[in-house]
Amino acid sequence: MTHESAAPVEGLRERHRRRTAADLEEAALGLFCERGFDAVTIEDIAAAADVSRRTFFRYFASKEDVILSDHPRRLDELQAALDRRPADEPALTALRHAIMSMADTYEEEREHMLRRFSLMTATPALEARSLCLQRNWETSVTEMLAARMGVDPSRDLRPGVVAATTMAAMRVATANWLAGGGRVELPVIVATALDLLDGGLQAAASPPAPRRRSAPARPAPAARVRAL
Amino acid sequence: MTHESAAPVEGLRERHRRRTAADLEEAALGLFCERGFDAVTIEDIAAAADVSRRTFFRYFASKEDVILSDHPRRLDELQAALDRRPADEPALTALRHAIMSMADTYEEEREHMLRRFSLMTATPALEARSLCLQRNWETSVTEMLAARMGVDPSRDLRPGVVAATTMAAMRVATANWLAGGGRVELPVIVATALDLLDGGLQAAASPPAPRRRSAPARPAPAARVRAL
DNA sequence: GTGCCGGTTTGCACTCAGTGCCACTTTGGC
DNA sequence: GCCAAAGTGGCACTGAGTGCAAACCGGCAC
Repeated sequence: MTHESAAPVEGLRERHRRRTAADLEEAALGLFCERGFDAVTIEDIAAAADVSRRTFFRYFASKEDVILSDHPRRLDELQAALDRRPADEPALTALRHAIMSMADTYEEEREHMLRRFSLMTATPALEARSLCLQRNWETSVTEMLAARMGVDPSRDLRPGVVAATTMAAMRVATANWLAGGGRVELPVIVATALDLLDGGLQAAASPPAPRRRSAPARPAPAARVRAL
Repeated sequence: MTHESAAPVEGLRERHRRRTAADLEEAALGLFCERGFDAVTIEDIAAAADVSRRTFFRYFASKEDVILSDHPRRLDELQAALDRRPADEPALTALRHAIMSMADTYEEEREHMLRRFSLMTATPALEARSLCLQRNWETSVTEMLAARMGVDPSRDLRPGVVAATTMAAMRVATANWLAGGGRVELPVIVATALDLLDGGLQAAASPPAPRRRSAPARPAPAARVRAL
């Protein structure tokens, strides 16, 4: 094919813009990991990307946003994944598939994601902003679920609860992924967490031991992060 | 009784300190509600409480903290409520009771809480900080649940998932409470949300209509916020 | 009452995030 | 080549948050 569909020419201007954004992002991530988020000023980042302080703010609204700039894009992907599911599929199943495809994406970018997550858990400001963005996802997901279920999300608690708890499970799973250094595949952890949720909390929390698939007393060392 | 137990004399100094903190909090809440969080400077708050800007920071670490200063105390109360439950009670039941007693507390402070929540939802900075503090609760609750269940929370996903999803349900419930202007009692909404969660999401999300207690086509107008 | 100790307040100066404004340069279309 | 639009850089400004040192005051011993 001789031409792209949505990018007629992709002029020098646009290319330069992307380049600068990528430079800033890379410079910031490097400096943050090296010295810690709070010990890096925007001046430092701008200098490392050969750009002025003022220009930094033309690309990112805040220091936090350099790390979290992909959130809107990821929400779009999540929505797209949800929209791709057949309309007659149960809402929860569709959501589960969408979440799992997001987990797959994270696993593919493994190293990058692990670096970012570890930065976030170490930096209250980043964590706060990230949680806020995740809550925005929740709102969108709630509306999509409500549409699928044919109910009004402001009257019916169900879409909101399903969205919020599912994403909470995803959050716990990624935290566990990070804590284990990414040695267990994220999709496996996420699937486990979602299973716990779907089975009802009662079943998950009450007995001293769940069903550890008729496990021996000492679980296999390679799978020590998994619960089921 | 002639004397208090933990406050031997409660000197003038201590009283003055409490007074100043309360003044700052009240002044801040008033100004925020009047003009919006972002349009109020710390200078303004300090002036309204007859105190210097510098002194404000001796009482609160940030502008957000004036509104969220009670979070640590509430976590203590939650922990205390959880500790009061019998040790042999299932972890989920104990957590549910603790959460419900927190919901009761919120309902008692109704007006104050509704003002605060509406401020938070209107102010990204406040929402972000609040979510971050709630995530801290999650960590504590996770550890308490893990202790009750006799498992290691870093190896077993269950305590984390139970804690995170339960608190997510609480969050959705309070948002719904606020959206309804507090006309439905918070404990009722929270109980509904927790029921949804305990019953398993599958049961909650799949059928076009749940069990609307063999409801008529048009639900009763007085209870329109409730789902079950 | 006097005087001292230690906690409290305050003003000052400083760093840094974030924003508005304007002049200057570069790019892409003609 | 020329022009409009987009991008960049410098400057100045507000406001959050912190360190420091001087002034202040409640509690206590004498």
